[in-house]
Amino acid sequence: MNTPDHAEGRIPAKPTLDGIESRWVDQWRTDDTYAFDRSATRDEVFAIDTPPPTVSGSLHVGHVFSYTHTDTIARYQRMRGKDVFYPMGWDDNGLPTERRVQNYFGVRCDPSLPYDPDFEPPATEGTFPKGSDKRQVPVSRPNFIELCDRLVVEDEKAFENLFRLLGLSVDWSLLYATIDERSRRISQRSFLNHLSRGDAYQLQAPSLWDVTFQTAVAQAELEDRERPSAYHTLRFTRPDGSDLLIDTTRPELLPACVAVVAHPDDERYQPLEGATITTPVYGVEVPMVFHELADPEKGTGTAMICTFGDLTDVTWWRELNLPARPVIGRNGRFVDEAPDAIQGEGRERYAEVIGKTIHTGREIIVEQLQAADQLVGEPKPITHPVKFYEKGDKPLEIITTRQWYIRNGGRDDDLAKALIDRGEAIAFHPDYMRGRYRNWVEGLNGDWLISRQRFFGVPIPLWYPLDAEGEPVYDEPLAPAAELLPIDPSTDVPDGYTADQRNKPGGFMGDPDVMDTWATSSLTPQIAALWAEDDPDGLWARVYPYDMRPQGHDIIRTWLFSTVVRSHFEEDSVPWHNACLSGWILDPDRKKMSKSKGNVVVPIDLLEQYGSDAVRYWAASGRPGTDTAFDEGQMKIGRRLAIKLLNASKFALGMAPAGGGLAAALDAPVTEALDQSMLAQLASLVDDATAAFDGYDYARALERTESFFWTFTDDYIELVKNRAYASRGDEAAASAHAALARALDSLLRLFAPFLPFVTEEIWSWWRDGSLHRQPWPNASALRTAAGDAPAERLTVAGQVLSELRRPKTEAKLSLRTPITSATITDTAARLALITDAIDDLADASVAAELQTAEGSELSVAAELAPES
RNA sequence: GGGCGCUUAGCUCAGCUGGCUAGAGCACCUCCCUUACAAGGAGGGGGCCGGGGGUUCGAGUCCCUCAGCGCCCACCA
Repeated sequence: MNTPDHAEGRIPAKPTLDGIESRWVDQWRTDDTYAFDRSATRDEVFAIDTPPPTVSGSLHVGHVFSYTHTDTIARYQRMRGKDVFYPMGWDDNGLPTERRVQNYFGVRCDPSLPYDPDFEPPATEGTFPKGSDKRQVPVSRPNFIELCDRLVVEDEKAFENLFRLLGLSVDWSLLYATIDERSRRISQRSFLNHLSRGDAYQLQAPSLWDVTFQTAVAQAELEDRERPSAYHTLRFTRPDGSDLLIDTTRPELLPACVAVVAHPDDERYQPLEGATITTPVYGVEVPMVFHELADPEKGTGTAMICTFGDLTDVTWWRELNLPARPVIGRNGRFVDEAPDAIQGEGRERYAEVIGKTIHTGREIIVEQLQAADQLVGEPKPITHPVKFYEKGDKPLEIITTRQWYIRNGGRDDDLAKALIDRGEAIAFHPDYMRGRYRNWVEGLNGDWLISRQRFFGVPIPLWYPLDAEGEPVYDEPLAPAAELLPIDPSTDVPDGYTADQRNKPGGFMGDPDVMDTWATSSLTPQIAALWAEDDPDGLWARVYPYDMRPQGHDIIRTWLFSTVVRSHFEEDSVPWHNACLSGWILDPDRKKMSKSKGNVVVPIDLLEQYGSDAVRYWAASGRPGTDTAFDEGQMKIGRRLAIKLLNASKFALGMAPAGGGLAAALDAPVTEALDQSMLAQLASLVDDATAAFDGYDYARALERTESFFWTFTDDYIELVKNRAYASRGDEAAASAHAALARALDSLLRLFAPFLPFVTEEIWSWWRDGSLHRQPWPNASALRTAAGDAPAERLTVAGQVLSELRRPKTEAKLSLRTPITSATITDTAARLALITDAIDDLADASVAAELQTAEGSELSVAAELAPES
C-alpha cells in the first residue's frame, strides 16, 4: 500500500503520547480487535484462564502489574497467529461482598425468608450507619443476590474501564461473574456430579471453626499468627495419690479433658500404663494413654487431651478411640450442659462458665485451679503460633459439625499421588513454583471442606427429607434435576413436595449452607467456556484444556490446587498446560503493598501521569514470579521509550521515497553492508524474543528488544542518517530506506505486546489495519534480506563511532565539529568488518578522511578542525 | 523443624546451558540546542558479583558450607 496519503499528512510534525489511550481504546472497541473467533479449532486457539479480580473496593497497582504480564503473552500469541481466548470475570461471590452489601444497604441475608420481588432496602447510597447490626433488615438469599448485583455493577464498570485503559486485549463479550446465574448453575452442576461419583460426601466431624463468622473453614484458608499465651502447670492426680504435673496453654479446656498422653518410649510415664488419672477441680477420671505424637521435650512431657484444643487432639481422639466432651459451642462460648463425665461438685464449677467466652472462662477456671491449689506456680508467658481464619480476628476453635467435603487427597494417598502427577504435567513458570504445589498436596491433612455456614454464595443444591420427628435424614439428600439448576433450596421446593411441607415433620428442609467461594472459582475454566451449558458454538471443545493459567503465587494452595482437583474429577485432565505465577508489588521498603498499610497507589493516577504504555513497561520489566518494587522511575523510562519510538519512527518515515510511503521500501533490496548487518542483528533479536515469549518470559523479550532498540537509535540511525538523506546518491539511500522500513516494521511488532498504544499509533501513520492483528516478525525473512552479513559489523562500527566522538567531547566541542583526519587502529579482523562501513563512519563523525591501521586493540587518533 | 527463593554499582535490576577488560537504567560529574528526539544527545567516575572452601585451563555462572533477608509448609500440649 503506497498511496500518497501514506507518504504525507499522517505523520505529525510534533508526535505526542497525549490522548492516544482514549483514541485506541475506542477504536479497538469499535473494531472488536480482540474478539475471539468461535470457529477456530482447539489447535488454533490459545486459551487463558484469567483470574477474576475480587470486586470489593478498587483495583490496585498489583492488578495492573500481573494483568499486564498476561496481556503481553496474549498479544504475543495473537501475533503468532493464535486465536486468543481471553475472558474476564468478576469475583463477587463470598464474604467480602456479603459484608459490603450488608453495610451498604443495611440488610442481612436470612435464607429462611421467602423471596420478596418488591423489596427495597433501607439504604441505597451506602448511607446505612455502621455498627448497627440490629437494625439491618433481614432479606431472602435471592434478594441479597439482587442487591449484590446492584452494588457491584458500578465497581465492575470502573474495573472494566481501567483494564481497557491499561490496554488489556480481553474479549469483553466473554465476561462472567462468579455469583451470576451461569456460575451458580455450573457450580451446582459440578457439585452434584461429584456427589453422584462419590467425590463429595458429608461428614459429622471435628472441623476448624471461626467463632466470629460462625462458619467452618478449610485448611487452605488458615494462617498462623504469633500470639502471646502462657503455660499453666496443672496438678493432676495419679492412682497412688501423687501429683502428675501437666503444662497447658488452654486451661479452660480442662472440663473437655478425655485422657492424658505421653510418648510410648518415655520411661517417666511408662509405669502409668493402664492407669487412671484424675483431673484437677473437675475430678474426672481419664485414662493414661500413649502416642507417638506426644513430645517428651514439651512441657512436662505429658499432655492433656481435650476435645478439642488443636488438630493433634483430633488425631489422638480419633486414633485412640477416645470419647468426645465438647465444651465450646459454635458461638465461641461454653455450652449450657457440662459433659456427662463431670459429676458432683464438678457440675457446680462448670455452671460458673456456662455461656462465658473462652477468655472469661479461662480466667474463671484458673481461679478455680488456684482456689484448689492445683495450679503450680505462676503461668509462664510464651509466644506461639495460633491458627486463624485468614479473614478472621479470633483464633479458630475445633467444633464437631456436619459438613460437606470434596476429596482432595488429604485422606487418600492414591488420590494425592494422582494430583501430584497432575502438577507434574503442568509447566510452571517459573519452574520452582511447582515445589509449592507439591509441598501443599503432600502436607494436606484432610479433605476439602466446602460448606460454609454463611448466607451469600452458591447454595449447596440439596434438600433433606424430615422424618416423623422432624429430624433430617441426611443420608438421603434430595437433589434437583439438572435442568432446574441453579436452585436455592431456601426458596425452591424439591420434586414431590409442596412449599408448605418445608421444615415440617414428614416434609423437607433445605441445606442451609453455601459453598466456599473457591468451590466456585475453581471452576473458572468451566464457567468462562460454557461447560455443559447451552453452547451452540462448541466453545468448550475449542478451548479446553486451557493453555495458560496466570495467577499470584500466594494462591497456589487455594485457586490453583482446587482447579486441578475439579478438572481431575470432571475431565480426568489437567485444566491447563501452563501455570504462570506473578509476584507481588512491594513498596520501596520491601513490604507487600496493602490497603491496611496505607501505601497503595491508585492505578488510574499512574496511567494518567505516565501513560498506559509507560506503566505497562514497568510491569513487564518484573520477571515472572518475582516480587517487584513499585518504581515510578521505571515508568518514567517507559515513557521515554515510548516517546523515543515516536521520534525514531518519525525520522524513518520521513525518509519515504518520493511518490510513496516508506511502506514502498519494505520489499526493496538492502545493498549496503551496514544495513545488512543491522538486519542480521535484528533477526537474532527476533529469535531471542520469540524464544523468551515461548518460555513465558515476557520480561526477557522486552529487555532484549529494548536493548536492540537503543543500539538501533544511538548507533545505526546516527551512522546512516546522512546516507539516508542521499548524501552518497540515491542507490545508497534506497538501501537505508529499505533497511529502516524493515527495522521499523519489525520493531513495532516486537514492542506491540508491551506498548500497544504507541506502536498502534505509529502503525497507523503508514499502514492499514491494526498492528495487533499482524503476524509476529519473521527472522528468516530478515536474514534473507541481510544476506550473509555479520551482525558484529554494527557492533564494531558503533564502538568506533564512539571513539571518534570522544576527542570532541573531551575537548568540550560540539559533535558537529569536523575531523580533518583520523586513524582507526584495531585488529585486522575487526577492521575488515568495518571496511564497507567506512563512509558511513566518516559521515556520522563529520570526518573528511578516515584511515585504518592494524593494531592490538581499538584506538582512534583524530585531528579536529580548529574552532571557527 | 522441613522446603523454596533472593543476596551483582548509592538505588532498581539484567547476566540463559561456565569463556574475551562484569552490563543497563536511575542518581552523580563534564560537555553539546547536531535538520527524529533538550521529557534529548555525547562522554565520565563508581563493583574483593554476601563470606569461606572445592571442581576446572578458566567460576558472577557448577558443587559444598556458612550468614543475612523473604516466602511457603509443619502436631501451636
